[in-house]
Amino acid sequence: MAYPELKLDNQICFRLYTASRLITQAYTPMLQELGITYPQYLVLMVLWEKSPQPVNDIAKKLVLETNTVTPLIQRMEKAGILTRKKGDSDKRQQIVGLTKKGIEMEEMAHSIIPGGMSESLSACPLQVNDYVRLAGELDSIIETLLRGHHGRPAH
Amino acid sequence: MAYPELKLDNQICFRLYTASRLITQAYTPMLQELGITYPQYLVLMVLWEKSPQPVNDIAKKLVLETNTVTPLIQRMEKAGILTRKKGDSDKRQQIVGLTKKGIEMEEMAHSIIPGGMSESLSACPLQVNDYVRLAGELDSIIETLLRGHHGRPAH
DNA sequence: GCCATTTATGTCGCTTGCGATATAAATTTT
DNA sequence: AAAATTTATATCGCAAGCGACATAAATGGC
Repeated sequence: MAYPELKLDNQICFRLYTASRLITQAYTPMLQELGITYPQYLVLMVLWEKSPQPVNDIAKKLVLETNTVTPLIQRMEKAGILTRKKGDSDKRQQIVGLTKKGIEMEEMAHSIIPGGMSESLSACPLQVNDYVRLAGELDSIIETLLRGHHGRPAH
Repeated sequence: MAYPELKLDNQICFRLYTASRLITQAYTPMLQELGITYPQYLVLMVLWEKSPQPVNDIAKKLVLETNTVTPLIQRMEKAGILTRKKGDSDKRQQIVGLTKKGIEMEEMAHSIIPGGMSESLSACPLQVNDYVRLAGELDSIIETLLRGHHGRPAH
């Protein structure tokens, strides 16, 4: 180990990457009952709060690029979960709205997911206050990286 | 909001997912100087600690499936960073070893990455002790999810 | 009004990540 | 030792995720 700074175990980044993947995997069997993936579930959470919404608003709330969200939404449209239509005032926009099926999935999600996730993490020694602090710290990291992001090399 | 339990902001999961992506994005310009991606960098960190190693050991250390690691390693082989050869004692194994180029990349990584990452996060209000606790909490989550994982539905 | 710029969305190509499945080699059972 | 099982690796197909780029519509400047 010439360079201990690079050691895998010392990296927050690797743990974030791994924890993120494992949590997504923990969601997967529950989401399969709904017939969706985790990123699709995120889109649904945004739309359950407000529907309809343009693609751009959804992408911003999820901190994703539209070229990620567009195909995702197209797959969900094909699955009958939501609909897309051109905006009235702004014809560039695609307005995304839940279908009856998409609306009804909220109740199913509620009956499956919170219980399932708390079961998955029940053996975890962290307490509620730990999770609260953790969420705040992750927000700090996210905000810092988003701020440092603003438009590439200033040209 | 019929079901506030599902609210996006309340979810640790979404923050992990977002923080992980943004940190990977912060690594990207530095890794591009080395001509690699973030998962490829993880493979290199494992090999810098010990080379050669079979595919399986690398996958286990990264908590990834071999069907993710195999193609990743094949791309790195094509890039001249590492080599693969059949195991002597166990002919099922593929033993992965760094090339001269792969070995030399450690020094380059050291000169670029720790400094770059600390700059990316310099505006973040978290202190060293916060990062240490954060790492431990992420480990708790990871361990919990790994334990609950052990081999699918017991059949 | 007209042109330059910005914005909203989309396509393309590439790398991950993973479930399902295949294959060969090693190990265990009987 | 022959058969059954396990293990190590790999291939395939699909969904993300994102950089690069394309297009159309809206906006701003003159």
